[in-house]
Amino acid sequence: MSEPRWLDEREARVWRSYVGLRLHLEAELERRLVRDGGLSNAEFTLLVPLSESPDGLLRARDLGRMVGWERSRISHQVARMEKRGLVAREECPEDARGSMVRLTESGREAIVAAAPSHVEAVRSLFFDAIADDELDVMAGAFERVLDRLPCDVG
Amino acid sequence: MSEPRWLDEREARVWRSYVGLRLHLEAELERRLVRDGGLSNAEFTLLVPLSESPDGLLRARDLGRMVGWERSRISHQVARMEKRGLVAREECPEDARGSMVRLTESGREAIVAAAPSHVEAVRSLFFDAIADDELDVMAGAFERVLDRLPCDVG
DNA sequence: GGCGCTATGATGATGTATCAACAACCGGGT
DNA sequence: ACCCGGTTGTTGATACATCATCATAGCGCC
Repeated sequence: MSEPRWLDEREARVWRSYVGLRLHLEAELERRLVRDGGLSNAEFTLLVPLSESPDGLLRARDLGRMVGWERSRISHQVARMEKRGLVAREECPEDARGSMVRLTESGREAIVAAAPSHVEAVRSLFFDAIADDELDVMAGAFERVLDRLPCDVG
Repeated sequence: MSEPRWLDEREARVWRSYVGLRLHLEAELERRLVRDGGLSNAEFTLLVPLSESPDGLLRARDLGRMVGWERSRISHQVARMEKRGLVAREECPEDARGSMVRLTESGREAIVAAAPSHVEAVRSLFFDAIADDELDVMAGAFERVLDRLPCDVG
């Protein structure tokens, strides 16, 4: 491997702040989610598409695609959430390999209770610090990075 | 809790792309780090300040502050890395509570081998997709978010 | 010295993420 | 009917992150 193209000062500044953001913003959002709604970030992530689905019912495969997770991750997380009573697993009628995930009443209550304060946290921690004309710059840049990723899902 | 200030369409676009970035970019960077250098992201994070320190020696407390980690996280991670032979723990001469972390020869070889391809990955996956005039916008925005975080470390 | 208070690390429990291996099933071709 | 490659989901191993708890050590104060 020959000498890499090192980061210059401006790039290093962006990278440092991005890494810090990833570290501290996510940690703080997760803390508030747990504190205000009793849900972890992973639980919240799965409950959102389930709650927006008819009958709160989704096939595990589709749920995985919606949130961009692999099979194993879905399986483990659903197992934990089933133990907590947030979702229930059922057999899939059309495909015997499949597995359906159903939102329980308890799960629906949890997401309804947690969503508002989570949105409020995202707004107050992130968007309240971002100027209007920076929004489109960031969205464009992020999307361009995502599009160039190898095993991209979108 | 009253109705929150929901995200409008532009904000939702930013948030979606940011979450996707965090998910996929970090995963891909980690995969390459493991593949090209045999180091995890957590290991790399600790090895960088150690390798830049005189004698590759740092007190656990200071190492934690440099990377923005809590005591427990440092302790667990150093324990794993000690088992792998990347670092060694020693007693702290000035403060009997303390614990010193020393980079081993094997650890130094690992970081020297891994750093160039990691920088190259960060550049090709992230910075090559970012325009020059977007750098300062992003750094400014990220730093503003970080400064407003409650339990901020910088 | 003795007493609190904080700082520092270690540890175990739990939750989360990834990987490899596995089992069961679908579809198509023969 | 049969095999075969690909899909789907589960499971166990390992690594990582956070929390609560604990033990010890410094530090100031009486």
